[in-house]
Amino acid sequence: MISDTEKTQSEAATDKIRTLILSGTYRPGQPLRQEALSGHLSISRTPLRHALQSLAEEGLVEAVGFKGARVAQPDPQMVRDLFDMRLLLEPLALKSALEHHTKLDFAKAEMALDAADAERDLYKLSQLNWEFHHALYHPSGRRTLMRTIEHLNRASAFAETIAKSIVVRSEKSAAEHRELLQACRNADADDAIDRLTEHLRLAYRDIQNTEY
Amino acid sequence: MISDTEKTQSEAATDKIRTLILSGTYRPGQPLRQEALSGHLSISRTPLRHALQSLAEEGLVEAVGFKGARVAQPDPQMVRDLFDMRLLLEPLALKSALEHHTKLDFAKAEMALDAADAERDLYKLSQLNWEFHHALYHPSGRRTLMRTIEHLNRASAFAETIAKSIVVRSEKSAAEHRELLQACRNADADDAIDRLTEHLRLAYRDIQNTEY
DNA sequence: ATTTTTATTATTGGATACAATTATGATTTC
DNA sequence: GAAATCATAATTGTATCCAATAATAAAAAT
Repeated sequence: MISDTEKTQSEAATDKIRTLILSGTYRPGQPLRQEALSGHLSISRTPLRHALQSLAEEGLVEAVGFKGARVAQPDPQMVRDLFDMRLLLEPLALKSALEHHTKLDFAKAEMALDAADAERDLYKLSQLNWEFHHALYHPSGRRTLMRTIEHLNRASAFAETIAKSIVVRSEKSAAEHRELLQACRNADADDAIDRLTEHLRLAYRDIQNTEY
Repeated sequence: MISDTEKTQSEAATDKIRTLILSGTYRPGQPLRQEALSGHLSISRTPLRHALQSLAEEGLVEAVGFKGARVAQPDPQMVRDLFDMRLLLEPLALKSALEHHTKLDFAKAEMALDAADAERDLYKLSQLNWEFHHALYHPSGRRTLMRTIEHLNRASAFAETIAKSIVVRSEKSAAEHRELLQACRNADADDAIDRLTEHLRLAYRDIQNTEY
């Protein structure tokens, strides 16, 4: 559960529902009835609908006309697109960030890795995974690029959680992350980008194999 | 004005407001008061808020907490990010589409170009511009990729409209488009991708020079 | 006179009630 | 008995009203 320090109830609901989806409580394809959900979250339908719209934009929910909303179903084509895009965009972000990295950034990244080593919950693991990547990309200062990358990461985290490929990858991923972080600390741009690319390629391969 | 065949009023309002922004009626930075706008569109605030949220996700509107929404202000950094991403993603879409192109796709693309030659309205011009690119990318069948590319094109169309670089580019752009289309018809992948890349580079250069 | 505090107003977010749409099941028709 | 039609119920979208927040103006204190 996330802190109650949320601003609006729409945002709070967005976070809660996202957690419910990413944690697997709401399975892909499951209908999300407005009245039931709003009652479950103890809010009215108005902020709930805002939350559903936000999640639809994120790609976690599919909403159609007057028909209602359902939990999205990641398919192989979508996963392929997500990783192809990540493979193109994330190296750019990393490259742009490399010359602006501070010790604090590396420390944040390392904290996420340490926390991930001790974490067993799938959803929290995917969150820490993004925290790590975010720490390495964010110093680029390229907000629009970062926003797109964050969207892609959320969506692929969703697919990975559903496919449970995170479990399979956890140790391998940890090692790849550490090597990537070391390359960044060495300010070795070529090496860092190579390791990032390889990391994404391997993640893609594993999700392909675990997908049903 | 767009047809009244819209499904929900939220969607209709989204399209109308988008047009008002892209046509320059609502200038960047301008506050978008809910009551005033809803009155102007003869709808209640409820669907209006949905429309504003959609436009915020698109990047045309910036909405903050309880403070309200404003027309977004495209800055040079954002434009740079947009074109950097387009330069990476659109060649991929084109490459994936090349082997699936039909005569109908080429016809659609050509129709957009012909219409653009006779069009003088900035907003409609940017729409036709996207129609052309869409016709060439869509046969890839890669929906998730297309969705991201569409977002990026909307946002950069916004920036181009604001900067009025479309006017400067119209003839040059038309020529580049025709050459790109011809390369696709020839099924010359390398040539097509080269021309697309060059087209995007030139568009980026021109918007940089016209930006205030 | 300037700053701080308080009260008032304007604006946004949320809850409830109503209308429009779609899904479901009964009824009719062939 | 199957298909089509109609009525009913379930569900979503919209309007209106109320509450919470932020902006503004007035008053008080130093």
